[in-house]
Amino acid sequence: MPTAGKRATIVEVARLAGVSHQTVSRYLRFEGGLKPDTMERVETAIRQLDYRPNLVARSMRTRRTGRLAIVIPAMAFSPARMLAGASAAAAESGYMIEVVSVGGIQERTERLLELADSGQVEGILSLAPVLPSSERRAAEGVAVVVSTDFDDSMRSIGELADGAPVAELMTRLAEWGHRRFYHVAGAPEFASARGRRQTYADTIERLGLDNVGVFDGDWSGESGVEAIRRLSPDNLPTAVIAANDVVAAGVIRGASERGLDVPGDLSVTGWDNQTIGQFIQPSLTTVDIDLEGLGRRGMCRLVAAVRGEAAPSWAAAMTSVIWRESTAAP
Amino acid sequence: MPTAGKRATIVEVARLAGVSHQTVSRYLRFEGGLKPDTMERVETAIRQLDYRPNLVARSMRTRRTGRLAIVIPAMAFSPARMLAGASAAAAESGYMIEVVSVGGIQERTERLLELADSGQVEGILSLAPVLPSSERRAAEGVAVVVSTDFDDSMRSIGELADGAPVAELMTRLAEWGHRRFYHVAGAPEFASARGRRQTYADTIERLGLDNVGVFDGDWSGESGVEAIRRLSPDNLPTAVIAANDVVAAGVIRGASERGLDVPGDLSVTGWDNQTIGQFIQPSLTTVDIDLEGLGRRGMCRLVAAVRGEAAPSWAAAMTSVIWRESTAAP
DNA sequence: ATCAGGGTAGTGAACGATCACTTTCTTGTC
DNA sequence: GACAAGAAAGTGATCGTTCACTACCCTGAT
Repeated sequence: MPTAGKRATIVEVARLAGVSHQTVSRYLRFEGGLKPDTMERVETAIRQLDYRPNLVARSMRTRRTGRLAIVIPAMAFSPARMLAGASAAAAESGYMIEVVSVGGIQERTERLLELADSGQVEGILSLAPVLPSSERRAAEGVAVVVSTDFDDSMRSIGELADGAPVAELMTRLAEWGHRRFYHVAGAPEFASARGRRQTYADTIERLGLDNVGVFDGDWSGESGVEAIRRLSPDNLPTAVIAANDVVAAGVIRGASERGLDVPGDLSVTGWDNQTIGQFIQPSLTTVDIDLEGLGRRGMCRLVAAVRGEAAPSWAAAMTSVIWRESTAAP
Repeated sequence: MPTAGKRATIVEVARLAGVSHQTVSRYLRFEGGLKPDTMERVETAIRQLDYRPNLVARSMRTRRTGRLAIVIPAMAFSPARMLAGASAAAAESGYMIEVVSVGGIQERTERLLELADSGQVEGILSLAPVLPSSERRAAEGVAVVVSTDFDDSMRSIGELADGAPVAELMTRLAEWGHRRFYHVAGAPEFASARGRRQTYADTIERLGLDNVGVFDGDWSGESGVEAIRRLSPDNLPTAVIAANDVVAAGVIRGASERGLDVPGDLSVTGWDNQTIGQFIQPSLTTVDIDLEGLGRRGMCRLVAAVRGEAAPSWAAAMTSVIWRESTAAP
């Protein structure tokens, strides 16, 4: 039985099977062209010694590590689910994942470059914005895919930056009779926040609605409360598009501070479809994002890049609006 | 200047510096005992060639990979923040982190064993429960630390399993005059859920309170709603200890379905201090957990285990109760 | 001048796999 | 039976480090 202390090597397997180490290597890499008889002998030897290839040695020779890295932002909540998707996709493609979580964009970019240089990974998927300078390195053999945002040179557009659901929300609300809109934006360094803000402005224009204003928020609940406090009483909106669910909750709280009923006086929409939003009162109209799917997409893009294949394309939408109690006709 | 195509090796550095490769190796490993003159020559050569040690080759020889793995549950929300803490701690100790995210406990355990066997990592930190059978492998050279839960043989007690704040919540509520308590528990495979439940029962006993019942929930908001629906009208509690914030939100919704006011008729407490809980109405009394700190602790335990040092111990509490609007005197 | 002994540096062999060749075995055809 | 050609298996080098020795160099005491 397997000696617990030390792993068997390919040579020992070969000796036991009465073949050369190269034959075992061939067997391991499914090269085919082995006689059934030999194959079986190797197989038994492997099982008998509980042999597993030493991946370090293998990757030393092949110069491929079979490992990718994911860079996630330190605080946002989305990454957990995106990570899950990305991680699963990587595993399916036979890669291991390394996760690096870093706070500031500056630090993050540095860490990313360091990682790219280390030769430890074949590709890097960043779920958080990085400085455009990092692209320089992409040529040097390590693929880099930045997923959540588009980098400032507009090379690739991240799916999260898609503000389209804002238009969907506003269109429906306008159909219900809403005319006076207000937007509480997220932190502007996020392309997703910029995208939503842009779509908001475009939709106001396109549908000929009244823009009560855009509040420069920072994704926080406080910014939602504050946004409502700031409103002058003679210029109140009937609908608020909040940057995310937490902000929306802040908006609702701010509204009740001022004696405004949601959705009676004010319709409020969030973004992210946080679990809890379904249970609070009023339950939150929100935009559901397929975060696992996004993570998976990003990872598939990366794997394709690493393997030099064409980037896959998807048709399916990754977002859908969920209508709940926080929105109604004005 | 560095040829972008290929990394320089230690031998090339040695040639350029006019020394042997071994001398360069010594320099790299801070062995000391080099003449200042030699040292400088090596240094310049390294800089000139933009040399970096090939970590794969190194770990092949040393048989140490400098890498740890973290296993996280597929869905829970806590891991993101715990991961951040753990990841930072690992980086500080000079380790890289591999993340594996798996759903079921069965699959997770399998994946963990596979990982332990692969020789790719020196240690594994699991932030999710695994089957006790995985312990078998710990002896084989790969350290395994399970953090969120304690394993069923009670070897190590995870910090999240600490139900003490339940006692704190109940004691205060009792001081305010609450007598009739109700508990909506989390999924029983989590030691944290079992811990809270146990502490609930103990505290009922200790303070001589009325236990209206314990509802077998599953961490979901629905289970909170359902828990309240199930209550018979002539046996209503005045305080509900919910397993987490989402459950608490469900409980509040269920209460309002039955015309019960929170906190007027019913005090409700959550757990996790989700950001949004501060803004919903009523804002949620909850237990704040230092998840980053927990992740960090787990990782430090793992690093200590890998290095064969004694496990570090901490004194500081990792949880604190935050009192908000959802609780009041009955 | 010799020798001991510490401080420096060099040499060649691992580590465990794959790669590029070479060799041996089969098979089919004339 | 001889031969060619393809299939199957073997041989030795190689990837870039570190490890375990060995060799050299200097200094100071005998």
